[in-house]
Amino acid sequence: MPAITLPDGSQRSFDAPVTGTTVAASIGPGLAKAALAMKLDGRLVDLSTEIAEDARVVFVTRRDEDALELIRHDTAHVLAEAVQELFPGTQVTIGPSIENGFYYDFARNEPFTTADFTAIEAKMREIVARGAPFVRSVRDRNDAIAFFEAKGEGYKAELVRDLGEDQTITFYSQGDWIDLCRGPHMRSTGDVGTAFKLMKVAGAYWRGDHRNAMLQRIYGTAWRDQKELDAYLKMLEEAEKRDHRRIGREMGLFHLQEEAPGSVFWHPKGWKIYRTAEAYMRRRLEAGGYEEVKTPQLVDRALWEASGHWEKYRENMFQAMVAEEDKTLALKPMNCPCHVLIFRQGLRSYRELPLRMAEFGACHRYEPSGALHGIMRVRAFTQDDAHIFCTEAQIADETVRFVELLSSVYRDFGFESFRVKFSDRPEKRAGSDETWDRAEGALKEACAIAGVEYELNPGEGAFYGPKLEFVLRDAIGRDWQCGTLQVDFVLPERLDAEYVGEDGARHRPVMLHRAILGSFERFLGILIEQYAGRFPLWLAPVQVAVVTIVSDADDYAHEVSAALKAAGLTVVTDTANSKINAKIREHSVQHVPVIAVVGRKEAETRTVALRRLGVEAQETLSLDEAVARIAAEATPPDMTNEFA
RNA sequence: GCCGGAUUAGCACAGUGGUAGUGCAGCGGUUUUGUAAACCGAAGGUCGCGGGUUCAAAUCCUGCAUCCGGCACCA
Repeated sequence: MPAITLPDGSQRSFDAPVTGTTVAASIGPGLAKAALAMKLDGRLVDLSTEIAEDARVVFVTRRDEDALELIRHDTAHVLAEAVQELFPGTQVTIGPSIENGFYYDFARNEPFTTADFTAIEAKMREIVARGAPFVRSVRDRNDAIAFFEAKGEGYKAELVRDLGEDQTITFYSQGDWIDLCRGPHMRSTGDVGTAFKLMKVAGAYWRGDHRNAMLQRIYGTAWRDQKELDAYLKMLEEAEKRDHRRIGREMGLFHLQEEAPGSVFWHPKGWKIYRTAEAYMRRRLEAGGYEEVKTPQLVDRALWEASGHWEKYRENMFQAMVAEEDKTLALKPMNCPCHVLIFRQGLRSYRELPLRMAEFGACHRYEPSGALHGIMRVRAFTQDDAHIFCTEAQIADETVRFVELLSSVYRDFGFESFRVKFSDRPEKRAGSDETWDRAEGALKEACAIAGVEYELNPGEGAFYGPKLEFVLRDAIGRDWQCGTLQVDFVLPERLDAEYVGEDGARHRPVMLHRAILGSFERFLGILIEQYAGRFPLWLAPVQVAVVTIVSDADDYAHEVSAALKAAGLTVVTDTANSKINAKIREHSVQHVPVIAVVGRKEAETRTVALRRLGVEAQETLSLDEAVARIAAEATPPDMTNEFA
């Protein structure tokens, strides 16, 4: 008979199989009231689950993080019931819990709008107030299908049909409403509480396949209590203020417009940040043993046919016809084929490997209109691209070197941590299975040596090889691939790259495609959100604002600005006819990291009063000292030792 | 690309069939000011673009474009 081990190590024995509810009650009335579900040998299950064997049991209460998933999943059910009560004829499909909330996909001819939310939320609260218990039941497969078909729930019937023969088909009811569901659930809809909110409606393809019907997805957020919900909503509000599109406009960094969808118009300040980042990367690459090249934008179709892009990637390529010459050129979507062409000039020796060829390569890709997003996903962008031509034996070493360089670069830009995904062979691919086996094996081995921990991303590799993706997160919580490392045995073959080995024979090099920032556009977008526009001094587009208090100080202010500029700093001089308060505010709003205030006093004593962004305190220094100090602080992180 | 929403002055927004408005910014003037918004004034619009309905359209219908949120896509 079951002996139940509790988290504190104590054991309780029962004469017969018991439910979690009974066990909780045997421990105490407080727990009986608080327990929402339990973890049975580590698996989250209903409280009503019968325990027949010895087991470890951990009760989940509202105080546990685990409760969030239960609450979110249950709220999705409550949403579905509410929608079906309010909008008869709507079919239900699936409704999982997700990060920060849940969604439910419905099939209905008329669109839902956010205007419906008030009524739906009110109905949801009503259902929660009813507190109907969640009751689990098991059904026979054919019964379940017949049940859903009779109700006109075709999607649910399809879900049941696709369940494996060996799977138990479980239903959960809440009052009169019943749904196919794996569970687990809490005790009743009353456990959902009131800390939820519907957030948005969106289209979503049935089973995530664009060939299927489009359903209507309602997203919501749900938390353990109102305080958590409020904090989450507040966080979203704050995140909105960091949005790179908003900051880009407010700080005058760049703009986008209809005439060039998906292409960035960089303004002077934005371009300054770009150039600072580019100069930094150029130094890092040079120090890392890379050689920089520049290759053409417009390249003949013949090259893309040879590389495989024409077959696998044409729909994403911009083509340019030349009528007179009867030729088709295409704007390069990637730099790799051009780099192979440079590699192929002359006979290469094994002594040149690994050969690291870098380019700030401007690429054009026709991205689907719905994919465009600010400067994070564009049609014209510049990669900090490089291709490493090496031997198979050098892959591991080069991967380790690359990961070290990437980590160091990310750290310098303020990213202490990042996620790594390993994407293996996609369906649409070039190269034999044996080639892929070797490429994936080599990359995995290199990861092990470099100590890179990754999550598997099956089927998401490039058509020519597996890849590592280095992922950064934006302010709103969206993930973006920035860095990448891709192993490629295919392209050197297709474009016939070779080198002369130690043995005097010709060999095929391996190509590693790699980028650290990914594209300047995307990376700078993330950087803007990371710093919310308040860049560290070395990256700030305007580093110092010299502002006057009275016009008598104008001459001296120009002198101060000249001294700062001579030290390599980017400076604005504000001698406008407005009050010091207004000037401080204006430059603070523009996130200028240092404001140098000069009035009569400073002009007379040849000093400046420095005020740091967001700090009220000021510090008065002699002009020389102020210039030296700010210049030192503005030194890029990779150059600090030279001046130490 | 798909579903839904949006598009009015440089920016943020109001305006549901009858003379296009507010705030901020910009411009002109007054004020010479000590650390996050001084005061006054005059300007500023093809209401995204095209077609339609109507005596009359920012407003209703329709096509297109772009943007926003998801989905799909992201070599």
